[in-house]
Formats: sequence, C-alpha cells, structure tokens
Amino acid sequence: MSDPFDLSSFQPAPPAPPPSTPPAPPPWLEGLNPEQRQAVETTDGPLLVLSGAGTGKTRVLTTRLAYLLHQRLARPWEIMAVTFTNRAAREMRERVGELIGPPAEQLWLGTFHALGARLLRRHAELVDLKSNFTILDADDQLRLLKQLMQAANLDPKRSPPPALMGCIQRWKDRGLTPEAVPTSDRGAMDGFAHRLYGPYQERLKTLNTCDFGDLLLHCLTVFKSHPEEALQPYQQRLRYILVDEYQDTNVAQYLWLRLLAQGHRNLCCVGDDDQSIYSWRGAEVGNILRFEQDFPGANVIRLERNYRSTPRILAAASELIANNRDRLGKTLKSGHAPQSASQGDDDALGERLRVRAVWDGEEEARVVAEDLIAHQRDGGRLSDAAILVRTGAQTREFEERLMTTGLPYRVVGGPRFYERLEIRDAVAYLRLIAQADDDMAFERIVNKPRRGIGDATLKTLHQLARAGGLSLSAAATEVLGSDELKPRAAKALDGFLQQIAGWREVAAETPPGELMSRVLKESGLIDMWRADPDPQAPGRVDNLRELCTALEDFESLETFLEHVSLVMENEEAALGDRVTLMTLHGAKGLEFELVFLAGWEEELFPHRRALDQEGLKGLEEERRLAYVGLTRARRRVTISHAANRRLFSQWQSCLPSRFLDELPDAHVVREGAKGLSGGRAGSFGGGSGLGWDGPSWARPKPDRHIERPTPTPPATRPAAPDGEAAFSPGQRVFHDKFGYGTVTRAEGGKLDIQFEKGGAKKVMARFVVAA
DNA sequence: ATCGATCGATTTTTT
DNA sequence: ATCGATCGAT
Repeated sequence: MSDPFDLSSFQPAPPAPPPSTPPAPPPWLEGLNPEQRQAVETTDGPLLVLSGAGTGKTRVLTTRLAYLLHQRLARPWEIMAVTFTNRAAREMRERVGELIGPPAEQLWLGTFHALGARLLRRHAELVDLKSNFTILDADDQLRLLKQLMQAANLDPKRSPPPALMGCIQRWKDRGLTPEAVPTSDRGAMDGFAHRLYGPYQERLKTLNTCDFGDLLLHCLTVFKSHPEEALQPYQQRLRYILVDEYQDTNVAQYLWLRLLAQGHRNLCCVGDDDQSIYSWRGAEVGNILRFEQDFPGANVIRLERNYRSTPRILAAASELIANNRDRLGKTLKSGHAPQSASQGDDDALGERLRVRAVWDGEEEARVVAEDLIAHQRDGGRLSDAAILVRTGAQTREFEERLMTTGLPYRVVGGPRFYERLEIRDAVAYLRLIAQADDDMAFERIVNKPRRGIGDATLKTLHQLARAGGLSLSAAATEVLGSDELKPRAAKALDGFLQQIAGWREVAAETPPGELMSRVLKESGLIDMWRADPDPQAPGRVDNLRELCTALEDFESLETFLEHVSLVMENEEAALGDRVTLMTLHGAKGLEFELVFLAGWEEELFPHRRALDQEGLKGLEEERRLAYVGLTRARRRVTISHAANRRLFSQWQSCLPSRFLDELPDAHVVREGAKGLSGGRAGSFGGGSGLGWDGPSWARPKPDRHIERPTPTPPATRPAAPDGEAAFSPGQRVFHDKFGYGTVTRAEGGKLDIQFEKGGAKKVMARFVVAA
C-alpha cells in the first residue's frame, strides 16, 4: 500500500514529463460523444464540465483520468481526484482500474474528507495536533458541546445544542476559524454559538481530535501559515486535479481546491448546478456559477445528451427545472433515439409519467407494492425499482407494507452500521485500547456495561483531569493511587483499567477481529445485550457479530478506526433482488428502470422548513431535488400524493405539491386512487373524529385538474361481509397492516391471530379477510 | 449507583 | 410516536 501523501518518497519531479511520442489514442475514447471527448481531451488549464443528469459524467471523469495517464501527462500520484461521497470514490477507483489497471491504485483519489485527513496527518503538529488525532462523529461532537454548555451554564432548552453545533459547522464550512467569524455573524443564536466556538476548538485540540469540518479547515490554516512546507510541495506535485459534484462544494472545499490547484492550474470540475441539493450543509452553488470568474480563461463544456431517460421524462424534468431562476442553463436532449421519432409516436417518447392521488400514506405504500408485484409478474426485477421519499421518516410506511407483502427491499441511508449504538460502544472499546487518552471513548464505555462507576466517580476524574491537564485514563490511574474514591468505586475502576491494559497487550499480537470478540465477551457487552429483554436486543447481538466479521478485513486497529471515522458504512451484504427505498438526497447519482416518487404534497415536498428558512432559494433547492428524483428514472416515473398524512401524532390533510403543476400535461397521466372514495372512507368505521371534510385534493382549486378518483373497491381488501364472517381457528387470513396470519382463537367479532411477520395480535374480525 | 416514571420538546436532507 | 432530561425511590 502506498501513501500518496508520503512526501518522503517524493523526488523532485522532472520539470516536464517526457513529451515523447504520444501514444496512439486508446480504444476507450471511441465510445464517447464529441462533447464528452472534448471534456476528456481538454487537459490544459481550468475546465468546467457542466454535466446534466445521465449524460455520462462518471464516464468522462474516469476516462479523463485514464487519458492523462495514458498520454503520460502525469504519473498517478500527480493527479488528484476528489469526490463527495465514498460511494463515488469507490466507483471511480474501480472504473479507472478497469481502464488502466494497477496504476489506478496510486492516484490521489478520495473524498474531500479522506484526502483532507491524510494530508492533515502529515502536518498535524502545525495546528497543535498529533498525527494520530482521532475523528469525531456527529454524536461525539454533540456530547462534547453539551459538556461545554453545562460548564458554561447555558440552558440547553433555550439554545438547543444541535442548532448551536449546526451554526459552528456552517462557519467551518465557510472556512472560518473562531477569530475569523465576521462580527455580523457573531450574534447568531444569541451569541452563544460564537461564544462556544473557541472553547469547542480548544477542547478538540486537548483531546487530540478533529471534527469533520476541521479536516478541511485545519488544512487551510496549515496551507496559509506554512506554505513553503505544507502547500507548495503539493502544488508542484499536483499536475491535475479533478473534482466531482462541484456544485456541492462548500467554501472551505473551494479554498482548499484553489490553493492546491495553484501550481499547475489544471483544475477540472464536473458538476450540475441543477442538482445542487446540499446548500443546507454549506454547499455553495455560487462556486459553480462563479467558476469562469474564479478561474479566468476557463473552458466550459456542456454535456447535454442524456442516455438514461425517455424523452417524456426528460421533457418533464426540463420543464420543471425551468422554473428555477439561478441556473447556468442546460437542456437535456435525448441521447439515443435520433429525433426521427415523429411527434405522436408514443412508443418513441416512452411512457407518460403517472401522477396518482391516494387517500393516505398507507394506501400510497399499498399501491406501490401492488405495482411492484405487477412489475415482478411481468418478469421485471425488483432491483430495477426504487421508491424515493423526501424525508427519512417516510420510509417506515413503505417498509411495513413491503414486509407484510413479502417484497424484499433495502433501505439505503437508514441508520448506518457504524452509527448504531451497540457498534459505537464496541468501537469505543477499540478506540480506548488503541489510544488511552481518547476521553470520548473512555466516558462512553467506562460504565457500559454497568460496573459501578457512576457520575460521582466520573466527576472526580474530570476534576482531576482538568486540574492536571491529564486524560481521563491518566486521571484514573492517579486517583487510584490516592484514597479519594470509596473502596467500592476504586475497585471497579481499577478492574476496568486493568482490563483495558490487558486487551492492549492482546491487541499487539492478535488480529483485530479476534480482539473484538474477546473484548465483547470479556467486557460483558455481549452478555448485556443477550440479557436485554428489548425486542431489538437480539438484532444488536447480530450486529456485534457482524462487526467482528467486518474487522477481519483490516490489518490493524488503526486502519480500521480510520475506516470507521471516514467511511461510516459497512460493505453491503449480497443484496439479491430487492427494491431500493431511500431519500431523494440519497438517490443522487443513481438510476433505476422504475422510480416511485412518493409524498409530493405541499409542506412535505417542497418541505415546509426549506421554505420557511430559505424562502425562494429553499424552494428552488426543493425543485432541484424534484429534478434529481425525476431524472433517476430510465423508463417509468410514478408520482404519488396523499390527501392525508400523519405528521407526528396528528392527521393532516394535504394539498398536492406545486411541483405537480409544473409538469407538462402532455407527458403526464393523472390518476385517482383505486377505491379512494368508495371502500376507504367506510373503513374508518364512522370515525368522524378525524374531522375530514372531503379529500382536500377534491376541493376546488382553480388551476388544478385532478380527476376524481373512481370509486372502485380496493383490490387487496374486499369489503368485509356485512354479516360478520365466521372465522374459525386454523384459518388463514390477511390483514391490511400485519399481512398473513392464522387464526388461533375466534370469539364473536374478535380474533386472536398469529401473524407470519409481527407475531400474535388481537384483531377485530372486520379488519381481516380470508386468505 | 441504578432504575423507573414522568415530563417536555421535537421532527430534512449527511460527507 | 420517540427521544432526552430530570427527579425521586430503592
């Protein structure tokens, strides 16, 4: 394994790479269209590639990398390719590898954060860190901030820690250290954010830790304060820099790139302003909009030929996004079908987009499931379909439905493996073993499982640590030498320290996976979860096992811990044929044959918060999100909106999203839901408690024309027979929510049912049908 | 030190 | 509905 940042192996490069006879053009240039090819072959100077959805962006990037190497314009370690996500980095490395083989390994290729981290480790001492600094995740960040707030006597009610944290992070995104925060910004959050920012940074340094923002922010500091030592070598070395998803870069990333690119000025940024959906996280669309001013003499190439979606989908997406003002302007053209297709030729244009009105979220999920079953019956694969939602919470109803229907699915971007409670605890053990002064880890696990080390003991340790400038571990050793603790607590603490010390020795001669299983067993963590009656506990035990397996792939504890901090995801288990369920944000960069876009309702999408906080800018970003959603689909788009939705514990009636009005009628077919007004209303059993006064979408609204739903009874739930159907034990039944089950007891209108998924339940007979 | 109950606030997106 | 924080009892 070579470390691209290892300057020790760096020999002053020949002034220019030998411009020997340029090799013949390689075969992989052949398949490119003229614009793509131009984007690959324009190697000199700043270049902006505006790449619309589905126009072969990744292909251009990877081919460009291969081209640079093939033409001997640079050696692998003289090229940096930066991505936004780990997924993109992985994919790029794979695909470049396919083109050029092993040299791909030596490219500086990774996410901003990964590259930033590796760079920073080389120069950590310049910002008062040690090169083995740890990387804090969101959870630890927040805990730390809360501690500081407590020390400063700030009321977490009046100033919510997450909001304060967000504020600090946005400063970091803009490349602002505490001193550099402009006075106009210092009043934010009643001034508390700025008041805490400095101490927060101090604390991080004491702990020899960085948060995510620091990985870039500290780089900038280092670049500026020690250019000759920590910047120029890189500037000279990096002949070419490529950036993916440039529209998502924040100011800090922009500055970082600009500094590194100053040597050779061969900066190639690829992006799409229409897909900028991360402004809330500090991303600056301005970066891409300003590119030509920032880098005078820049070339701009537009990729507009879309090879992914049908003409109808492209037309719909284009018309929708045309409602945005701040854009560089691109028009997606269909890349395949030569325009020979005559206007009325439906086949050539592809299917119309379907817009479907449903009663509520449950029905929404049900119809999607029905469509999926039909799709399967037609020989389609589930893995060709995706359900895209605006917020993570929306996945739940779909999960329930898919589970009861027996359709395999996967949730992308759900609670991630390394973020799970039990995993974080287990990893904290490893962290403490690897680094005794990892106080965050120490605090996290010192009393987990319970070993009688409570708040009182911890408080003593904190005091001592602060007074003596010690880590908690060191303070613990100190305190045991004194008699400050009660014997009982002292004994427990001593036992804990000894255990950790013991594992530390084991770690030296044992592979990480084995170490982990020993720790889990000997610490009692595993037993703790085994003994937990919580229904989720067994799953946690499984996760811990999986963790041990995952650890087998790592050489050392250190490499694993770096992986955990930066990658945060576990290799996905072999998937099989599953439908994908995820948020719109998570879907960027992916494509599917069939796409279901759920929850297109005002307040939810566009999301109310986006509108409240950012006004028009927020709306435009939501619209870009819609654009991203539409352009994920190759063949078929199905949009749904519910008339009612439960938002926290309350029912709310919803209006269809304004985005629906922005889709061209010519390419859309609007459907009412099956059985909406017929069977459904009755199934609420005269429950007028909902205060429903008719489907909101049916209320007259001048510029909307949504058909009234046809009163067809729902396919999966025939109305229950009026004279209470006679169910008897042993009978197989179907319940709308719980799926299939067997009756174990029947008494009047009430049944006991053993469901195949979800266990035993008591259910009113009218809610089930014979299966 | 630990546990349980109660109360209140909180809901976007995540490298 | 779910999560945290807080408080009082054991």
